[in-house]
Amino acid sequence: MAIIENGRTKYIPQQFERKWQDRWEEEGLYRAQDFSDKPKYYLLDFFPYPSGDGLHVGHSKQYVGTDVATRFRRMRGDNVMHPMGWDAFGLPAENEAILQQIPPYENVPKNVANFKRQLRLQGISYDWSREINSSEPDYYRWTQWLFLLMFKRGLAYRGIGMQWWCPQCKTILANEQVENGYCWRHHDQLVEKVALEQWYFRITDYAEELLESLNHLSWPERIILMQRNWIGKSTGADITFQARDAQGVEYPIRVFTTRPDTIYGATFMVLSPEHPLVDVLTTEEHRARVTQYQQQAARQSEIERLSAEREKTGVPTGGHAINPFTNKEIPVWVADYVLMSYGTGAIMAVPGGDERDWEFAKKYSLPIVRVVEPPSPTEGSDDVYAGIGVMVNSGPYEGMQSEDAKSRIIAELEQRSVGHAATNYRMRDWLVSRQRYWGAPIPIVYCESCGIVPVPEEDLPVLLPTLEHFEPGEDGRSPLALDPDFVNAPCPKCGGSGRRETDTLDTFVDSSWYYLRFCSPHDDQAPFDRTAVRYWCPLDLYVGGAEHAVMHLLYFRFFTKVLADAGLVEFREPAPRLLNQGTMHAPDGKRMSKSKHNVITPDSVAEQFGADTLRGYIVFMSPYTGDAQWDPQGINGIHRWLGRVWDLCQKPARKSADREPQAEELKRWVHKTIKRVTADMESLEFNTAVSALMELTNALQRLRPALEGSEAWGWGVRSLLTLVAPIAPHITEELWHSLGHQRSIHLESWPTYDDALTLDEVVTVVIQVNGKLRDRLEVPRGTEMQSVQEQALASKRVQPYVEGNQIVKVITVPDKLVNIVVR
RNA sequence: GCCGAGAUGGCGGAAUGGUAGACGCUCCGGUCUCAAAAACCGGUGGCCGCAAGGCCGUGCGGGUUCGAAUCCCGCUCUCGGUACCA
Repeated sequence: MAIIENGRTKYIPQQFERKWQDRWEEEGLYRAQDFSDKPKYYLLDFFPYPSGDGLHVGHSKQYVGTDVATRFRRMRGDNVMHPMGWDAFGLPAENEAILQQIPPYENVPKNVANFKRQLRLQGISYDWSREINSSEPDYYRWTQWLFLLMFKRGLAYRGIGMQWWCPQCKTILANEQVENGYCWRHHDQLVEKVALEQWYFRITDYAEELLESLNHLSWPERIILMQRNWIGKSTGADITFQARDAQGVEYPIRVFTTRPDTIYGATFMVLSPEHPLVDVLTTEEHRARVTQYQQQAARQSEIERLSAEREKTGVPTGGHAINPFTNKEIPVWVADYVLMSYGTGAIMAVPGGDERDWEFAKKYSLPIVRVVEPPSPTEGSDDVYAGIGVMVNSGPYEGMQSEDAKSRIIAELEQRSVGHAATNYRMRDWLVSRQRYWGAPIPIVYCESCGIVPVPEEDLPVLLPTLEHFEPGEDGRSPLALDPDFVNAPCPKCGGSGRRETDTLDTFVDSSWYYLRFCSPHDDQAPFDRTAVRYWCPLDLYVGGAEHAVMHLLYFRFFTKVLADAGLVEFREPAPRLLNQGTMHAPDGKRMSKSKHNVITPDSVAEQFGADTLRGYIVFMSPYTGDAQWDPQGINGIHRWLGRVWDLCQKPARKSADREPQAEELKRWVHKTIKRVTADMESLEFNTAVSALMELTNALQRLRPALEGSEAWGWGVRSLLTLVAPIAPHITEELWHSLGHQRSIHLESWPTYDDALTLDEVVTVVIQVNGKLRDRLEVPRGTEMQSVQEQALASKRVQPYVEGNQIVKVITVPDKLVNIVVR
C-alpha cells in the first residue's frame, strides 16, 4: 500500500480489488439459499451467448446495473438469487467454431471461461454454484425431455410447408427470425422459400392467452405493443363463396374478413398464387397466363415484396363465384398481394372499402361499389373509404350504422350456413427444427413400421456426437445425417431398424426454460425441482435488451403456460416485471463491435481505473433504461469521486467532539441521502443515486474541518460507505476493514432514515411578482405564510415591482413560494 | 404509410405544476511544484452592463394557469418497431 504522509494512503484500486473478489467467492457471500424466512428475490439477466469476442462495456451496462440492484436487495434483507449461465448452443457458436477451425465443444468452454473471468473482474456477484450451460448433456437432456412433453401433449408436430431458408445459416428459420425478408443474423441475406417437412410447436393454441395476459405485465409499453402486434389478433367472419369451374362443378372458397359489413361491395375475389383452388378454377383460355404468374410469384416474391410502394399485379382465372348477398357473379383473380400464409389465402375484394382492393380494381378496371358512407362526405364518390359509417347499396341493411350491420350480417351468415364469426391471428406455429449440428438433437426415431416414435425418457439424453466434420451441407440436411452411428437406431417400440431424427432444436427452446433450471441446477431426476421452483419463481425482475422483444420473450411465456397446464409449475407468467437496459454506444456513436474496431473492454478500463470506477461510471453516465455513449473523458469524474471517498476515510488528524451546528447539518445530509438513494435503488435509477452520493461526499468534505474525528463524523462516513457499497463494492470493503470492521460490508444492513430528519430546518421561500422571480427569503421551516408574505412585500427587491400597482391577489405555498399578482 | 418513444447549456444528464440546468464532463482562473501531471479551491446557458442588476432561455407555433421543461391542441425533426395480415 502506497503510504503518502502521516499514515494516509492513496487510492490504488488495483492493489486490492482482486483480493476481495477472491475472498467473497471463497466465503460464498453471494450463494442463494434455497428457502429462508427472508423475502425471496429472483433477479435474472437474459441468457447470454458466450461469444468469442468477449464482453465489452456495453454488456457491462446491463450486468453492472443488475448487480447493483442485487447487492442493494441483499443489504435490504432479501434472500437474493442472481445466477448466470450460458446459452451456448446455436448458430453463433457453431459459425464461430467453423471460422476458427475449432469444434464448438472445444471452443465454447474456452469462451465461457473468458466470459466468467471478465464478469468476475467487474465484481459482479453471481451465485456461480448455480452456473448452467445449455450445450451440456445434463442440461439438454431436459430440453429433450421438454420436447417430449410437448409431443405428448400434442403440441409438437411435424408439418410440411413453405419455409424460410437462409443460405448463409444453411438452415430453416422461424417466422420470428425473418426480418423484412432478411435473415435476423445476416442483415444483407434475403431468405428463400423452400418446401420441407419440419417440427413445430403449437404456440398458436396459446395465442389468445399470450395476448390477453400482456395486460397484466409490468413490462415496457413498447415491448407489450410489439408482442401484441406480433400476435396480431383480428376479429371478423369466415364466409364461404361458391365458385364454379368450367364444367359447372361447384367449389367453396372460404375467406376471412374483418369487415363482413362490406359484403355487398365484394365485386371480385382474389386467391393467393399458392391457393389450391387456382388450378381448379382457371379456365383453359387463362391457364397459360395464370401458370406463368404463379411461377413468377414463387420465384421473385420475396425480393419483389421488399420494394416499398410496389404496384399490385394479378391475372384473372376466368372462373367466377357468387356473392351470397348480392347473388351476382363476380370474377376470381389471382394476385400476390394475397398471402397464402394468412387467413385462408383468399379474400373477398371490396374496392369501395379497402385501399388495396381499390388500387387493384382501378388498375384492372374492376367494378367499385361504395357500401359505407363516411360521416361527412368529403372526397369524390369513387374514392375508397375504409372507416365506419352508414350503410348504402346494401339491400336490407341500407341506412344502418356499419357496426350494427356487421353483427347482423354475421348472424345472417350463420343462419344461412354460409359463414360464421371468426378470429384470426397473425402469429404462426413455432418452427423448431434446425438443419445444423450444434444444438440439442430432437429425441425422435422414425421406424418403418411404427412411424414417428419418441425416445423414452429413460434413454435421454440423445447425445450429440462429437463430430469432426460438423459444417452444414448444401442439401438442407443436418451434418448429423452423415453419421451412421448416430442415425441408425433401433425403434424404441418394436426394436426394428429405425432412423434418428437428425435435425436439432432451435436455441430458443433451450432458453425457454433456463430460468427454471437455476432453481435446482444439478437435479438429475427432473428438469427442475418443483419445490424449489415454487419458492423462487416467478422472476421478480428480468432484465435484458429490447432486441428479444418478440422471439425469446414470447417463447418463454409460451413454455411457462404449457408447463402450468401440465401441472409442473403453479404460475402462468414467468416474468411479471421486465426491464430493458439501454444500449451503450462506442465513443464514435456507433454500435460497439469488433469489426468496427471501436470496442472498449471492461478489462482495459478496470486495469486503468479499477472495477469500481468502471461500475460507477457505467451507472452514472445515463439512466439505466436509456441509451449511452462511452465518453473516455467522463470516467475521470467517478474516479475523482471515489478518490475523495477514500480520503474521507483516512485516519483523522485529530479527535474532536461534535460541534454544532455542523453535526446537525451532517445528520440531516445523511438522512436525506439515505432517503434519496433508497428510492433510486428501488426504481433502478442509479444515475441519480450516484449524484446524491456525490453530494453527500461533497458535504462531508466541506464539514470535515469542523467535525473530523467526532462521533457524528464517524457515523457519517460509515453511512456513506454502506450506501456506496452496491455501486463500488471493492473500495467500500477495503475502507470498511481499514476502519476496523472484521465482517464484510456487504453483510451490513441497508441504513434507514427518519423522515423528519430528511428536511432542512431552514427553507428558501421564493418570492415572485406576476410569476417572475424577484427575491428569496430564508425562513425557519413551518413559518406562518402570513408573516412570510409581509416580509416579501417589505423586500427592497420586490417593492419596485409592486409600487404604483394594485395587488390583485397573493398566492402562497407553505415553505415554498409567495407569488404577488399585481395589475 | 401505420404504431411507439423522444427533443433541456459545448457534452452526459437533473427537475413530471412552484428557484430550470442538480450531479458530473469539458474549458478558464488560482493553490501546490524548479516545472509538469495528479490533486485541491473558484468560475462556467445566452445577451446587455464597470457594477448593482436587467432581459431572454427547455425543438417550433398557439392555449390553459397566479405560475408550464412539466398539462392541452397543432407542427417540425430524430430514433425505434412494423410493413400488402384482408
